Amino acid sequence: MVEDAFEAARNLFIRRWGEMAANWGISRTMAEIHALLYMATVPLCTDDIMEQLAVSRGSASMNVRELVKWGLIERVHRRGDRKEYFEAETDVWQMFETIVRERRRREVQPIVETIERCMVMIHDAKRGLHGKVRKDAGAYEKRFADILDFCEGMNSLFNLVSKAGRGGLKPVVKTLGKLAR
Amino acid sequence: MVEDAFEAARNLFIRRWGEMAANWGISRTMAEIHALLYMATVPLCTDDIMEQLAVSRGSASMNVRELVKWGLIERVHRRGDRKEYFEAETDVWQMFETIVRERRRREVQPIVETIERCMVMIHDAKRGLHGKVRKDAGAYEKRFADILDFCEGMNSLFNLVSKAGRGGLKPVVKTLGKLAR
DNA sequence: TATTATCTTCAATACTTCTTGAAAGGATCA
DNA sequence: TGATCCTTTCAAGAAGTATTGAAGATAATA
Repeated sequence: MVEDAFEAARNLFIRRWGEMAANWGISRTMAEIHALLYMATVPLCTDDIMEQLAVSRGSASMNVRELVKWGLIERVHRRGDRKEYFEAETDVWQMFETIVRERRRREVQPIVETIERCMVMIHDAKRGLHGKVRKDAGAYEKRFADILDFCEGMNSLFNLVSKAGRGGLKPVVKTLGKLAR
Repeated sequence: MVEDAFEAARNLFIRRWGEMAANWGISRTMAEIHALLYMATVPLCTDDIMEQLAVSRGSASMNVRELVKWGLIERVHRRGDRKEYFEAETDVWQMFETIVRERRRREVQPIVETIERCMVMIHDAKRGLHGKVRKDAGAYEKRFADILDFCEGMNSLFNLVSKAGRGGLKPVVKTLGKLAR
C-alpha cells in the first residue's frame, strides 16, 4: 500500500528529528511531537499523538504544553468536539525565528549579563594596580570584551537576517556572497 | 586582595558558561574546563583543572580529550616538564567557526541526508496516484523540501559569514543592514 | 446537579549521562 | 632496569532527566 511509504518516510523523519534535538538539549519526545505535527496535514489530538508515538497521556500533555509555550504549535478547537487539537507552524523560516528568539532570551541573555557584570568587577578592581597584575587585568578584560563583542555581532546579524530573510535566505546569501569576494 | 576580584569574576563566568552549555547538550564540566582555559593567561595542567574546578582526574582527562577532539583546546608541552599543559583558542571568531562546523557535521548532516532519503521515498510512492492521496503526497514533499531549503540556505549563510566575518562581524552586519532597509 | 469526556499534575520509577577512583599503560630518568 | 611521574581507561555508583499512570481538576452536556 502506498500510504505505507508515506508513513515510513514520515516516521524516519520523526525519529531523526528527535535524535537531532536530543543533541541540542531538547527532549526527544518533545521534538518528535513537533515533527509529527509539522508533517501532519490536519490537526491532531492527544490520542493521535499517544498512538503514533507510543507515549503516555501525561508525557503528551506536558510536551505539548511546552511546545505551545515555545510558540511552535497552537491549540485548535473544533466545534462540537470537546477534544483539543494541535497544529504546528509550518513556515520553516518563522519556526527558526521563534526558536532562536526564545533560546536567545532564555540562554544567551544570562551569559551576556554575567559577562557585563564580570567586566565591571574587573574594572573596579583594576584601579591603582600596576605591573604584572595590571597586565593580567587587561588580559581578563580583553577575553570578556571579545565574547561580548561576538554576542552583539551575532545578535545584530540575527535581527537583520531575520528581517531581510523573511522571503527566504537567498537574497541574503547573494548579498553576502558579493561581500566575501 | 585584588586577585580575589579577578578570581570571583572568572569563577562567575565559568559557572554561567557551564550552565549555558548544559542547555545546549554539552556537558557542564567540559564547558567549565573550556571556560577556565579560555580565561587563563598561561597554559594549565590536569592538576590545575582538578583543583580549580573540583573534579576528578578521570573526568578532567576525558573532558580535555573531548575538547581537543573538537579543536577548542590544544596540548602544550614544556621543556623539562613531563606534565601536559592545555591552552584554549582565544580567538572567539575561530571558536565559533570550529563549533558550528563540528556541530553541522555531526548533527545537521544526518538529518539532511534523512530528509533527502524521505523525499526519494515519497517521490517513488507518488507514481500513479491521484486525487486526495496524491495531494497528500504533495503536502509531504513540500514539508520536506522546505526544511531542506532552509538547511541549504543556512549552510551558505554560515560559509559566507565565516569567510566575510574573519575580521569581525561588523562589516557583515553593515552590509545586511543596507539590504534590510 | 450528576454524568461524562478530557486535560493536568505529580510521586514513583525507568532510563540516561556523568563522575569517580583505582588499576593499568606509557614515558622519562637515574 | 627499576623507580617515578603522569595519563588513560573503565566498571561501579551518583546524579540528573524523562516517562508513566492514576488521581484530581476542569469543563461541557443532559
